[in-house]
Amino acid sequence: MLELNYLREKRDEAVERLKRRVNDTYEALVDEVLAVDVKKRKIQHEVEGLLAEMNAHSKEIGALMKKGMKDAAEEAKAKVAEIKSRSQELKQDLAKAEEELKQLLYQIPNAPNLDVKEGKSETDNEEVERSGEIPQLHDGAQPHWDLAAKYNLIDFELGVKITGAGFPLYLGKGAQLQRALINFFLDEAIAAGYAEVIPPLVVNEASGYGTGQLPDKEGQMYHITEDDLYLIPTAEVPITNMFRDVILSQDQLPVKVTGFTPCFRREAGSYGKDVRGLNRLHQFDKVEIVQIVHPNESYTRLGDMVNHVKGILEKLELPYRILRLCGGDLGFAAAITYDFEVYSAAQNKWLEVSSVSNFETYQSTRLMCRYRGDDKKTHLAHTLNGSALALPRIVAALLENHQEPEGIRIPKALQRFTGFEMIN
RNA sequence: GGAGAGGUGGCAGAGUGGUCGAAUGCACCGGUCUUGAAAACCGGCGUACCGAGAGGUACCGGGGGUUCGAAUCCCUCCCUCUCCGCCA
Repeated sequence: MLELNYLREKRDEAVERLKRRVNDTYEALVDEVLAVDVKKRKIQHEVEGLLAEMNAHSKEIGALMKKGMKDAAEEAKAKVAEIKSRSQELKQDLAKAEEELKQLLYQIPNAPNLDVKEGKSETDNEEVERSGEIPQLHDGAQPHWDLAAKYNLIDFELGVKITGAGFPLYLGKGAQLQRALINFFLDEAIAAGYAEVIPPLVVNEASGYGTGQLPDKEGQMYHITEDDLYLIPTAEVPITNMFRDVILSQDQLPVKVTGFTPCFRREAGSYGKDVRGLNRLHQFDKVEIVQIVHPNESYTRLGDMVNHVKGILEKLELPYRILRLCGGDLGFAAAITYDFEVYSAAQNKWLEVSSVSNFETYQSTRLMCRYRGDDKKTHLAHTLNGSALALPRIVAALLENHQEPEGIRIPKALQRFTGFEMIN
């Protein structure tokens, strides 16, 4: 949610920023919010005046009763009864206005950072950086799904038998490669100052709301209806919810947490596009990095996170590019997002492997994640997160880009984690 | 799955209809003392919203009810803990 105060104080700036998303309903929504807010405050003022009156009378009644002044007490009671019926009506109006306000705020996405380009879809994303050589593959080079079969690394059909499509089974060196990547990514994160956690893979409804998967993206999560719990679509959910309803002290910031978890996504409605091999799965492994930071430094920290991901991709010797998403392609909760894509040499396309975002206060308003500033007051913290990294497409790119006629070469940095230098 | 206990401020823990936004202790912040620290003593110390301010309102797990008045009584839902059973 956007902060109401921000809209009140900087309405024009908010509208200007929202324009990046190329959707003209937002300006009207902002103004509607402001109008309802005025109405709400007016009602609130009135209600609280009446309640104050009632409270005063009630106290008076207590005193009168004690003194035995029954008649005077009865008189006061009658007065209260009258005020009460009026206040109850107003209370309902107030509740209605509050609900209306909330519903309106839920419909407004985060206001993009002004660096974000106006644009409708992914074709408007800006490439801000590109690094690494796109390898020239030998004749007979294959896409990863063929390589996975050739070297017996992944069995997609067996996964179908056990569970269903999108739940691959990793075998032998394929499984070891997964384990190696997870450890490599975690060690990199720890070296960068992140504290490792192993969170639950199943979360309750409140956590789903906290990070914004609920109520909108309900269909993307697996729902255990019997216990009303959800399988996590990303470690962002349990990790960020560690800080739900928490007031941190300023010197605890920045909080940096990393965690490895499997991720479960129903991928409802996304059939037919890029579904071959490892490109899109219902279950996949990912190491996530999360930061809770002081608002003044969230963009510096975002830069650190981008550099962190770059470092990993370079160590894996994969060619990558960084895209700054345009307004229209930006997620609902993000103020800015950098997508990392690695080049998949045999499929001849870029595959998204990481997404690093600053949510500013959009998540923390819902989470109520705050810190106590120098002024002793509470302020909303900024939250950021990024994948560092998601495994399947990295594996796809590693297999494809590092394939040689005699086998698949493991990048040097990864060898101490795999324990082998070649898959052959 | 069965039985029981309980949810109060950062934590612990009182409070069973008005004097309770809530005792007390710990923690924390400021001060006195001290070369410095500790101890001791004094003072402060929940969150949110409304208001220029004075101040007001709400919140004792959530929701509803009784009452002039509810942390306290009633209903309902949720959660946690303990014991037994089962299991890694």
